[in-house]
Amino acid sequence: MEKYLSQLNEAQLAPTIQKEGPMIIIAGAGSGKTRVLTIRIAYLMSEGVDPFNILSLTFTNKAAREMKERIATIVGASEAKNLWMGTFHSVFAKILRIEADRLGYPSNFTIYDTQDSDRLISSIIKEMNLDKDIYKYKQVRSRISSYKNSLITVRAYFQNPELIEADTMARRPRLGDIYKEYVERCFKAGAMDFDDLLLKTNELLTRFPEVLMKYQNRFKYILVDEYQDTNHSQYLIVRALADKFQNICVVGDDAQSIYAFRGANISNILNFQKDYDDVKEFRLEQNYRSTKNIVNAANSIIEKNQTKLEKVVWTANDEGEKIVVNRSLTDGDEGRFVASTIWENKIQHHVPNSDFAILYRTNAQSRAIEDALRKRDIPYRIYGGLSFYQRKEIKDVLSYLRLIINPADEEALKRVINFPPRGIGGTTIDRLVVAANGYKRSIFEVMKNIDKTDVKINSGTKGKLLDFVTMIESYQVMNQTADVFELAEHVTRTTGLISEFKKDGTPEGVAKMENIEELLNGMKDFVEGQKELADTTGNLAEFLEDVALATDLDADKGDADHVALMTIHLAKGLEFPYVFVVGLEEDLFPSAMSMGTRSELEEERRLFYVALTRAEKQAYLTYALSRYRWGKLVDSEPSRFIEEIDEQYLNITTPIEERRFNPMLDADIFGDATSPELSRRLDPNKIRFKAAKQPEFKKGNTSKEEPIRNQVTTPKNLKRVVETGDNTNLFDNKLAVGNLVKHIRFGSGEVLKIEGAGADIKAEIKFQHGGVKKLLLRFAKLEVIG
DNA sequence: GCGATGGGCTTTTTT
DNA sequence: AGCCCATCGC
Repeated sequence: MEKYLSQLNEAQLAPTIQKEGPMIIIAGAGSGKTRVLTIRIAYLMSEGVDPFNILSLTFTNKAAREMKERIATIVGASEAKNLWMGTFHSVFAKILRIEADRLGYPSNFTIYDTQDSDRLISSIIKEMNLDKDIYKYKQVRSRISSYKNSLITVRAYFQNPELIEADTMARRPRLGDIYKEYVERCFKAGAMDFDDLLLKTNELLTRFPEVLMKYQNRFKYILVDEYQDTNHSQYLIVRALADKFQNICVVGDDAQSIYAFRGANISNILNFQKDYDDVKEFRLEQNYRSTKNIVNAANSIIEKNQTKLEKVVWTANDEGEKIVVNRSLTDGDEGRFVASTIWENKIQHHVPNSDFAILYRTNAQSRAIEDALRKRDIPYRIYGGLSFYQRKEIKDVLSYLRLIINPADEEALKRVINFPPRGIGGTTIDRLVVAANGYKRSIFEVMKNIDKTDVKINSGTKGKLLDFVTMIESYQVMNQTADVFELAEHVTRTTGLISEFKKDGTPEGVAKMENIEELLNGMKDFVEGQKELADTTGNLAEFLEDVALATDLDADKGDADHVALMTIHLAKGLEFPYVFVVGLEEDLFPSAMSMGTRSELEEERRLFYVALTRAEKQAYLTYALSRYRWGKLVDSEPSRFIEEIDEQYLNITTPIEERRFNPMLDADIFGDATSPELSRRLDPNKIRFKAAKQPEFKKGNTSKEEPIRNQVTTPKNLKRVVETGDNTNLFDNKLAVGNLVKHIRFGSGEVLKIEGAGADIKAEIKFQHGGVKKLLLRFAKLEVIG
């Protein structure tokens, strides 16, 4: 143990050996927080703390696994195995399975992913005969999700006139009814969605004091990583569990809070000191990851945020290279710049592909980059996006398996009852759904007892339904003895899934076959792995849970040498010697959807901070003057974030493509070069001609290069006025007593009082017509008018 | 009940 | 430009 403690610097050592009491570690990017957490846990164990009494919550399962492995090397694998470590979702899913019957759930409940939720919500909207253009399933889902994350149950919803009013005013008066139906259907299907895993845990701990006590006593030491990204629901779970012993250690960096969109509440970390008595605060401010240029540049960005904890991140590392800022004409050029820069770096510095990461704001941006990498034969891997387990063919297989474990699973059933086609059509399914709702039974039960029901279905179809039931039941029998791999192999064959994909000989069909094979291989690994580790039962239920809560990062199979492509969100916590942040354009990054309020813009800025601080040696920031979006070429201007960086850390280059660009050749020799189809296939040289047709490059250019470069706006000579302070009329966090506001329905009024904190901030407003009202600002759409 | 075709929507990020 | 879904003809 001594050996490991001696590796730490002073600032790291202090929190590591702080055994008891509430504590917060504010850890700047790259300051070695994972190391502190890891060694701290090992230290606790070496001091005699039973690993069964330690709960460590991480942001991804991969992080948990890696931490566990590192702890195992310090204290030994058999001890490390007993640690409770994982994401909130996976740890509490396990606890919920143990305690499920208290909540009326089966212990083998299904976990619905977002796709399942969406499908269920869509069908509810349809069943209720609501206009799907007003009730968009995605909006409904995110509404329901935010209710759940704020612990607003259906009952609480209907007891709260403000919420009903907010939805009514948003022209969705039936939202509560949809919410109610959704919850009931999930319950009937024995299914929990992601938010339920947290919501139901809260319910469990609140309604059953003996359960709370049990887990309080079990988790004497609690550690929470990435605390800045916890939502209200998670916050309450932690508080409840830590209440007895108060040995709670949270680690985080407010500057890296980037999940507000899914309910993360930055005030959890900002207010931690207020939640417990005698909180010990530690700060890790020395960055070991990046060069001075990168650290300082990142600091100069985050400075622009108002909502933050003050801290000074510094590094003793070398100055390093300046951050390269590169402009391209199109997204295609941007991709080629990235590819050729990687290529040059590889040759010059003899570094592997895995030293490079390309980070973007949206998944859709990967395509242009991919094209360029492929042309240069640079191996790459895309992380995230449509994850493996979300692909149609994979979900089909998994749906059959889900039905084996939990035949009540409505979404799984609807997915595969007629795939491969077996003559059970939409009308039949609709009738089954209606009947199931009427009998308050699952669809599967109705099917099984179809002869005893009054459902109007002809006898031929009834036979088909019963055949399906029998088939699933035969799998259930097999599941008693066979392992996951054997079972899935049997299922894919006997359901006809394999032959279905085989008979479609298209490349897509072949790819699907390969994916199913990959899934089966994964199952084989899972089965083998269980035999070795033996810390789990290795049964089908467990496999399905792993899959439901897996991140794409988790499935990092093989260590093939490739460039990594991913969204910035996914890159949090990772580091790479060379990092490209691409698509730094207004409306893309910051995203057009996130500029309405100060807090949204600040989150985008934190996202940029996260992106930049992934880089160890060299960062590249790129943007294009035009880009294909929604299938059309649109002009874009450089992101405000580029000009927010202190210029001394930047090396603003002119791309090679442009220097070779020659306006004299701006003739119509490529008459249809503007067609997207053709321009994609054109080689880089020709694309430049196409770009030359854009008017701003044409005006009076006679010389070969200089004028062009001068006319193109670089971030530094383009000083747009960015009024981050007052350009918001949507309510953000700036409302004060005395403000005059306008409410969509109540008209204008004056703010009398503001109370509450975080998501629960309310304002008391005296309206000119309608008297005094208390409104939850989260829901009230207020415009500040004075 | 099945398959083909066209229309509409998408691109903010994910456990 | 691509994907999903709804509608239509069989």
